[in-house]
Amino acid sequence: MTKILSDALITKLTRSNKLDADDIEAIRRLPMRLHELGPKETIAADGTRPAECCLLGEGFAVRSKLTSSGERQILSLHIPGEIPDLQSLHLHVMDHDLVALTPCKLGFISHHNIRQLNRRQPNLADAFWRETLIDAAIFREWLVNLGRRPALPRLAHLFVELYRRLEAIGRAAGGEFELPFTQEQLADCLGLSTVHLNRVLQELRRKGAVKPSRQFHQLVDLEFLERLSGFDATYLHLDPNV
Amino acid sequence: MTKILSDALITKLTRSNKLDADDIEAIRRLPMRLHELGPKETIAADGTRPAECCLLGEGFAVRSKLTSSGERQILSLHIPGEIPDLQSLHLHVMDHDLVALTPCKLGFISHHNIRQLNRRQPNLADAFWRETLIDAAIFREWLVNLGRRPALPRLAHLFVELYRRLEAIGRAAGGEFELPFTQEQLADCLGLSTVHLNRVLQELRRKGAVKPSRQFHQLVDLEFLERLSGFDATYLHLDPNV
DNA sequence: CGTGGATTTGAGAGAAATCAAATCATGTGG
DNA sequence: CCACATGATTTGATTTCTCTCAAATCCACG
Repeated sequence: MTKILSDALITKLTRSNKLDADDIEAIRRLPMRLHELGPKETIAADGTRPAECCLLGEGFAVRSKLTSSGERQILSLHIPGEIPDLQSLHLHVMDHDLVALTPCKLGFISHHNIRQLNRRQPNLADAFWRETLIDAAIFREWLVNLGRRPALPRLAHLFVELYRRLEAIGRAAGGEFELPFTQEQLADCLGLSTVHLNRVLQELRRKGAVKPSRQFHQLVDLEFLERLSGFDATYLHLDPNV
Repeated sequence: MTKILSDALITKLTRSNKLDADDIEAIRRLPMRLHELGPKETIAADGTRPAECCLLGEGFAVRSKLTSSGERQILSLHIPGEIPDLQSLHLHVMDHDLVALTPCKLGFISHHNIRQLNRRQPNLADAFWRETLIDAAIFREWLVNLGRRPALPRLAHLFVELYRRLEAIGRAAGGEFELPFTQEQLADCLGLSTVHLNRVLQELRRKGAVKPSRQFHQLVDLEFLERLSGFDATYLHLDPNV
């Protein structure tokens, strides 16, 4: 039942970490509480103290934060195989929201069990640690994106990042990938208004960098977008040696 | 000789982690190569593969990244007791620069020794992991700052954050703290132009939120700045229980 | 003193936000 | 199968914020 979950995790972890058979076996034995959530449902709320982490097996999730004036900033996008609130293992109070974007299959794993696993298999603990560090590396690149790139390359950069990450877990190829976001959500990722995001998106379409395709799928001219945004994939640390 | 370094680390770690006597003793015994660097000198360069981490014992450092068009975004500010490149333990290639901002006393600690320490004292490993997670929590708040706050509250937020962090290690009190940044560097933290930063800073002064004081020291009206920026300190996770 | 970096000022251009309305989908119930 | 409601996208007009460029001033330091 939870095979779909552990498989997603293993796919993700083995892509950017060196794991041995023991580690993988230990993951398979990790107890998980399977749970399904629909779009906009909150997985873990700002200010709460979760006792579990949440493995995303299927679907998309986002982490976001509200300003005191009620505006939303999306902090990160999460794809299958990730544990978006792994930080709650050591940061006990949530400092942001974790929300399902699409219908999600989730596996809740108790902090206790993860801690135990980490003590028994330090190699796996290092892999989890590394995952949280890659998470942070992506935050850094997003800081550059928000701070120093104009709207057009900013959006281009986001598209390329998402493509490369999905590609790494075998969910994107040939410049095509799933993009189940409304324009409002994209705007919230990029610190832009919806109206402006819409115009920028149109400009990418006009330039042929983004082609119309079936709903919530994006077909993009990767090379063009990479050039436009100055994309350098180092920060994704997809290679265990990087 | 390296006492100043380990002391700084212990002050910082014990502020937001629960360490026992063993852990502290182990830190004191950690071999460090003492090194001093001047302003603008690079500690660890983008694209390189460091074999050591760098403990900041005295001074200020920043992490930053250049866009393809040559603009700089500062990603984080670092104060004594922090290990700004701790991520290099598991992310082998630097995806940004680490640079001294003021004259710095640094302690270089080999990855090998840290790994060994982590295996022997899992409690300490967790503390280090937690430090990198707090680092990431600050990135998240900066994303909100860059994406959703106008220039005035954005600068206000930065001032409050820096104050609160310095206060936590006993280096700020009474609304006064060390601020050894040029306006250009502040602008690079906030994704603003120098000219605009200057005008915004003047506005804070006009409002009485920032008072003129001796060079590179800032005297601020904390309550005013917190209200202006909607500051909520949760994300700093200064309390080990948070 | 003079020099170079940092800060400040002014003027003008450009990017993005806001406001308001129209259009387009999509899904529902009659 | 159509009328309608709802949410998403698009368009237009205008305002606001921030950047750029260029020059002036300030200041620390040799």
